[in-house]
Amino acid sequence: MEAKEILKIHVAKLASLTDDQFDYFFSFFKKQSLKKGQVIINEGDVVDCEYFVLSGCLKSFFINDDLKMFILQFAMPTWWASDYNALYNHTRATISVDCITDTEVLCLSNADREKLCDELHNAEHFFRWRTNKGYVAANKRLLSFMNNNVKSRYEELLKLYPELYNIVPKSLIAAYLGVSRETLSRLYQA
Amino acid sequence: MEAKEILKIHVAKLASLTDDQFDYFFSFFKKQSLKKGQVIINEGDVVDCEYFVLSGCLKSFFINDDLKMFILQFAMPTWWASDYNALYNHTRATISVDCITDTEVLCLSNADREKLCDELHNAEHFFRWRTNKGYVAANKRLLSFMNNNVKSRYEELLKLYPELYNIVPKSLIAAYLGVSRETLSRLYQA
DNA sequence: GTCATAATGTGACTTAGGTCACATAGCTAC
DNA sequence: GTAGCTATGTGACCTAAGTCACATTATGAC
Repeated sequence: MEAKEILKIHVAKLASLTDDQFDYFFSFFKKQSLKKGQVIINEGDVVDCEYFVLSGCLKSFFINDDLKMFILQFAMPTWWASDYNALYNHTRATISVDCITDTEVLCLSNADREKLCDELHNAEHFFRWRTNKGYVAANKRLLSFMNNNVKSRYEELLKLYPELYNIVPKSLIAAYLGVSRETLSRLYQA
Repeated sequence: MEAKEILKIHVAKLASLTDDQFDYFFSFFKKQSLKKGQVIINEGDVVDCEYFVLSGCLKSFFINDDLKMFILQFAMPTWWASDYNALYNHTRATISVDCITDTEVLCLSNADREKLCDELHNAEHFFRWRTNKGYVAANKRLLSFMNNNVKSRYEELLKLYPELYNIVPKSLIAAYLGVSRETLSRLYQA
């Protein structure tokens, strides 16, 4: 499927734009093809854009003082990724984003998103609901962290995104679950 | 300060409404005075409203199968609270909300919020940015869960909301941090 | 005030998960 | 093919936090 079509279907789930409105909406996005391992946002960068995934898979992650990596999000097709704290507050990135596989994205700048939201009430509606859903998902994950042990968090993740199992090395899944790769590896030990 | 003034100042931080627009905006809110311990949303309820805190303090929480409580959020003045999953998706509440102290809130129904967002582009802008900020905060808390131990999470919380220390029993703070009250109590043991 | 209840502290023991070390297995490049 | 990565598994041991039990201290209600 074409990039435009993928985004159109995605947007239509949350907001109803006319074809003309969507053409305008789409005109602000820039397509980028990225290679496995390529870094999109690096800690310390000025963050200008957010990224809509067309194909492939991104991860957004944080590396602490002990060089331990924690994954905030895997971004599969039709997901968005960025360092939203840096993007919204015009601060330097503390979160990095890179490509787990070869990935195609549509890139939207902060300024263009605000312009779109300003000019198209529908676009603002779309972005409000996109974030509403992200907010609910983040809170669910928080609860899951507090309430569930590693094993159920792992099973929950695989149920939600079965495709991850094949694409993503276990060490990254461990970094998403917030445990060591050894612990994850031992989950299904006899 | 009057309810209307409190909300007006809060809204003005994220969106610029004319006085007339804000009068209209405000007309959708209903003031409620609640007693300490009073339950606003109970697990299993149909969730109709979100609540803007004028004074006092709410908590939103989840109780698991072992009857263990986890606190998603303390809502202090100018904070919003609800079971947003239930509110947005029209499902029954899995999160409860009640009053830690006597509390005054402004109540806004889901339908009225959508009506407002529809009729007033500015209102939609406000709610988009409110959730954007909530989304960023939720992700920060997630990272803190993964990266930090109980002691630093506790200190982080007290630095962010020093007033909590006096208002809220330690057992609730433990439930927010996702640890047992015993562990929290032992943090500053000799 | 006094009785009851809620909140907090603390000891003893258990347990999930972390850490370090090393082994094994797959890929990838040449 | 083989040398060198990267991913994964697993044993041994350590540690943070949980659990249970009981003591102590506040806080209200009457």
